[in-house]
Amino acid sequence: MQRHAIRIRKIYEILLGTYGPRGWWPLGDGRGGAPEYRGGPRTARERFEVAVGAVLTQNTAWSNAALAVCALSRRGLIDPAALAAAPDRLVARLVRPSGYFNQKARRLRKLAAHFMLHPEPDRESLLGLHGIGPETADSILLYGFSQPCFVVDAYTRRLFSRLGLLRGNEAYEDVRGLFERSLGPDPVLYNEYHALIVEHAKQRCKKRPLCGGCPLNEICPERRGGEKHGSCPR
DNA sequence: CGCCAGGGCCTCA
DNA sequence: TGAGGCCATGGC
Repeated sequence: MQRHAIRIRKIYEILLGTYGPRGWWPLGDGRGGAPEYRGGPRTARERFEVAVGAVLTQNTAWSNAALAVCALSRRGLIDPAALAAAPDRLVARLVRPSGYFNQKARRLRKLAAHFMLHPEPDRESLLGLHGIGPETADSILLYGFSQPCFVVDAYTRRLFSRLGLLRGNEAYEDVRGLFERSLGPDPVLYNEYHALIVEHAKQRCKKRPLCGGCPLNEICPERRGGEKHGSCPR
């Protein structure tokens, strides 16, 4: 729908004007230093670090995932061969702070084995791996490999449901298709847009939204007028 | 203390 | 295909 495409591009302009470029993805220094936002071209090591981070942050605060990335990095395990060869128990211990550590240890080792054979993985093969769903795959492809895959997460659904562009329960591929058709195949744009959605959802469009002074108020049907302690919608 | 966080898989209707 | 349970830590 063309109407949606125009709104989707407008929302991007507003968010970019409000928060500025985010420069995703957060990467460490390779020696276990704390990850910080770094855009631009990636080394092979950085691409793999993005993939590892994408698994570790599944349903988990990034601050927790970052602790696990650092622990793996200090052990030299941000490396497909080294990680694939490491014992599950060691990996599980290192990624403990990210939660779900037993599952994530297995998922990471499978992912590492896949990277050994396919240093530049395609979407279908990633989706075939146990523990790599559409959001994780798209994060890897977009933030690691600059592929034009729009990342749809819970924040995207929440924000755009409130904005009246989604119902919230659409299939992942349908939402992704909506954004990709609206924006055209532009990995730099997808990169910034998803990062801006996350920023906005964390700062304002939380589970319980802080609508006072929201930059999207003029175009949001769910804005809460006036607003002190949670006035009624509209 | 309860809630939440940049999901994905499995099961059961 | 959709809803519900499960996995688990750390910050607030």
